[in-house]
Amino acid sequence: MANDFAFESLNHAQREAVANLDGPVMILAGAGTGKTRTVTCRIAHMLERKIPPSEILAVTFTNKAASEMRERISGMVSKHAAEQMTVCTFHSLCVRLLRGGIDKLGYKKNFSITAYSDQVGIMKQLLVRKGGTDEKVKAETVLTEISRAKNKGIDVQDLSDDFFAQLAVAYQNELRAQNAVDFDDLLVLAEQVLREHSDVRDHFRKLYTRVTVDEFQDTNSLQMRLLQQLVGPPYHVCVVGDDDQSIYGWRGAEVANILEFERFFPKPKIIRLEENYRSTQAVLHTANSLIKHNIGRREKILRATRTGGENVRIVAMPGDDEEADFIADEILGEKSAVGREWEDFAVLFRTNGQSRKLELALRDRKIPYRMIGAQSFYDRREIRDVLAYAALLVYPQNDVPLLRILNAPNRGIGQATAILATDYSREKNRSVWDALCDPFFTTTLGAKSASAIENFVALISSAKNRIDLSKDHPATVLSELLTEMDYLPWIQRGCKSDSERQQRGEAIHSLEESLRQHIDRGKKLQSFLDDSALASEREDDDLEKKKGATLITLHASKGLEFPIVYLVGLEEGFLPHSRSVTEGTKDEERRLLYVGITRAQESLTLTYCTTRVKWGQKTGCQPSSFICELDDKHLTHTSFDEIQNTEMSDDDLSNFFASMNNIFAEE
DNA sequence: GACTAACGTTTTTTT
DNA sequence: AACGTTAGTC
Repeated sequence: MANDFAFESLNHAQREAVANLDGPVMILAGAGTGKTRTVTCRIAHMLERKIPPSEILAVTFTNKAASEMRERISGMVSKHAAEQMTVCTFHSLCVRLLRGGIDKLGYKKNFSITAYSDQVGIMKQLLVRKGGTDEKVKAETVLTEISRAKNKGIDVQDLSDDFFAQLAVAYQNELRAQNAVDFDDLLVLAEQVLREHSDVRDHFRKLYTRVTVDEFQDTNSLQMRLLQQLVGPPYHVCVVGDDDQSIYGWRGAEVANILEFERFFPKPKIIRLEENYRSTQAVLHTANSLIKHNIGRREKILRATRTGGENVRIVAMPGDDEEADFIADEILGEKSAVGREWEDFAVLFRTNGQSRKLELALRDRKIPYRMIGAQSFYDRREIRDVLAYAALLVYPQNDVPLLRILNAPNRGIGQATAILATDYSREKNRSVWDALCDPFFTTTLGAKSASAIENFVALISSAKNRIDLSKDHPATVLSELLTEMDYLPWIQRGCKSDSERQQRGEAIHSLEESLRQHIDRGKKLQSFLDDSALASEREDDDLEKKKGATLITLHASKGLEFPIVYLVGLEEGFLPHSRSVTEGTKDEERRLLYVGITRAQESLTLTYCTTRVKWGQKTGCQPSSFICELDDKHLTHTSFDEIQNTEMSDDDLSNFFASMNNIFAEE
């Protein structure tokens, strides 16, 4: 059997993880220790032990991780079994749960999920209304505070800042009035339903008897409480993670969930995966020597299965221009000398701002590259707009999407009119859409605005009717609606380049296509909106397909690996970031560097600059204090000048041979 | 209601 | 330096 074969190929610790199916289990999986393989084998083993696949739940943090795990499992078990398992994110699990039971909390079951940009929209409105005077508060800041509170289990009305608490309450009321929930509410409400309603809780505990949580170091305390509700005695729960790779503390992740796991589930079996299959001895030794400096961790020593390897280089650079040029030149040289693919190279940096010079240097040399982690597909303006139209076709009474596209494209319903409509709707306790349909409201407006509104209402109504009554395909209706109002030319008018224009067109088209597929698979328009709100997939996974060297932030690099890694900007103030020093989270910065180092399979180069152009100003830099923490055993310290000189003498040498050859040829 | 000019800001990012 | 936001003007 295929599973047996897989079991044979596992090491001792991995086998132990796979064999122990009962009771709480914590797998501490160091970087590159075959975590995913172990977890998928463990789940396959559950099937061998005749556990019904429908009772198996695996929870991940991102959609990408979920689909990857689903794929890996599918490769090991029968198609039928794979389909019956639940592999999803915390948030989509909660959506499922709430679509069934949110009515117990007084919401309607057709609640909608508020996307981030819409959260910002709501908060901005509230700031205008509540702010009164010129409070210099950003909507994003308030939302971050609200989110932090929810994830810590604090009631938002108890926020320490009075003004924030007031805004938070108004924000929740606004969502409630729209029968909408935000991302955090999904977890808050799901946990609440499970906690307060034992029938629901028992139902889910019987439904999922085996729960696995991936990337456990990224879970926050709300997710922990949700997990505790979800898993009852005898606690067949398995969490997998690595506290040394916990780099999302600023987003609420609680390393304590790993460090104090025993507090949450009784007598867990703790298994350490420390055999690393990814990196050379040199890389691992360097990584181990760094992470040793953190206190309060589940100690792990990564052991190399690949011995030797070239030393890790630390290169001092005069400035960030040289840094970028040096790396680009090396990539170019290595590619032809050793016969590498562009995909073998990755350049890692702390902040997105550091990528620009690197991009330019690569572009200069015609080196193809892919930037990972830039703008999210679903946060693009045109995508949010089109999704707003889709949302209106389901339920025009939803104010958030309505206000979003009321004048996009421009149709003569400006801000002034929008405010009048909002005020009127609030007064009458109806939706903005109802106000627009109300002749008592429209007659108070000028003739021009009134007719603009009339046209708009007719446009949306007729499109909605085509779907509801004529049963036309929603994707077709949406597409024709956009064409009818010249949306594409409008959104393209502000584009600076042809490629941008093209991108926007393609983005809309690809959204229409995925809607079409979704409907053709027999699913509803509403569930498409759910998925879209919960998705953040970059450019539809064509990043995977894109070829070239990888430019990526340290955060986004977690979980990836590359043969040759350059880690730039190891300077005090950048790594550790200056803000982390003031906030006292230097440990997390150390973990961030640790994550970066352990991405390298064969070759690792760390660079720092003596000067750097920061905000258009040339500033001096100190090498990162982390550099002194690295053990010297497998390190080579060098500098830009030194390398340039060595290359020079290499050139001289080849010139010498060339002239010798000429002499011989002449003879 | 659209366009332009001054202004302020600039860690990491998922759902 | 470069970007988005906002205030002010037509």
